[in-house]
Amino acid sequence: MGRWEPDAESRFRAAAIELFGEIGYEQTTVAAIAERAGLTARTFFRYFADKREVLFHGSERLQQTMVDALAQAPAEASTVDAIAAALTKAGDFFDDDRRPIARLRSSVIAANADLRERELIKMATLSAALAQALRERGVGEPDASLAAEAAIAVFRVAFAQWVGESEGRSYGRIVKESLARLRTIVAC
Amino acid sequence: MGRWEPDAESRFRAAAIELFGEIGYEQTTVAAIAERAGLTARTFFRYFADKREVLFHGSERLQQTMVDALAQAPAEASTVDAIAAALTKAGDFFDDDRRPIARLRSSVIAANADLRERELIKMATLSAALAQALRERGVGEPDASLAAEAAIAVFRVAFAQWVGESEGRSYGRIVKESLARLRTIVAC
DNA sequence: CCTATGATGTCACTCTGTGTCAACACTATG
DNA sequence: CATAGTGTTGACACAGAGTGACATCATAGG
Repeated sequence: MGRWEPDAESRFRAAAIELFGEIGYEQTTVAAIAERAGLTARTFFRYFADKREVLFHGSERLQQTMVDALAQAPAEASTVDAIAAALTKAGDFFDDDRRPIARLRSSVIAANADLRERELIKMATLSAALAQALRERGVGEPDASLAAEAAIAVFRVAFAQWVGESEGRSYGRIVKESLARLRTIVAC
Repeated sequence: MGRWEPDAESRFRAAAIELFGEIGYEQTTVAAIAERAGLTARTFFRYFADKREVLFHGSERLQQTMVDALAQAPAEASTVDAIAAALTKAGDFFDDDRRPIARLRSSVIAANADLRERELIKMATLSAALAQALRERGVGEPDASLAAEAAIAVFRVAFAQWVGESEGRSYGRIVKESLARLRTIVAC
């Protein structure tokens, strides 16, 4: 069903990340993003609820992917193993060739308070979804919420390291190592 | 140094919480808040960085109070005891006669995504400050960050319960009980 | 009484975000 | 090939958030 120039949404995203990198998030107007994308500001707001959201495109899909991986883990798998499956599956979103864009995106978010707020609520939403998925596996409270929070903590740490390392370990490897560290820390 | 009608800031806060309760956060304009406070919208933005901030007045003082309590805990006190001191000291902000206003404020925040975002970043900032205070007590990483996150978790749970109970336990009592629960959960 | 100072008001302005309707491209159907 | 239908986009008007610049006013202190 593609009409006109296709991929309006991805053109918006590309134009936005370019401009944010060039002149900063606050200095970039939605009109400027739209102009670079060959569209209008009104159309921008048909694709994104607000200006911040253009930087958080994959979050719903990432969440759904991790929830699915958690649900499809073997019934006899422990809570930690199910969490590990979800964290590993998230690696589908973090190919090594996307690392430069991820790094740029991270630096833009780090530089702006509004964007940090938005990222926090995305993480909180993801945590709540994972906790719900754990409860549906029969994990009780507060274990489910605690495990979900721990999963988010590992995710943040691993993602930050993956973004920070220029040509280092893959996301999958970092997640494995971070999980192992958490296990030794938590082990009584 | 009081001139004009005093307490402009607290009048803004009172007018805002009233209007938010009456017609909702989004339907309330800054101009309406200012009118009820007997001032102008321009002056509102001299007291508050943005419209959301009017609901988060005490956060810096709360944070400073908790950090101070943490720093002043006996040097021989354990990490958990220092955290407990900070959480207990926070009770100075939660007198039982402020409970109705706290409840109204909480319901306003819960009903609006932008306000939930702002609350999340306030909690994250508080967590970072507590972790820093713990490191200054000689607690290493990742213990300091983990303990700070646990403290925030207890704070949120305790505050939510205190707000929810009409004429129930005091904040101090709830914090004590929540901490005891966390201890039994974490105990190996 | 007079003046320095700080708090407030006024005005003009940019930008975000929304509602509404017209114009348009494409698809399907006859 | 014509035409109706569907969904996308543009154009316009608009309300509200937030800011900068400057005027105005109340008061403290001499």
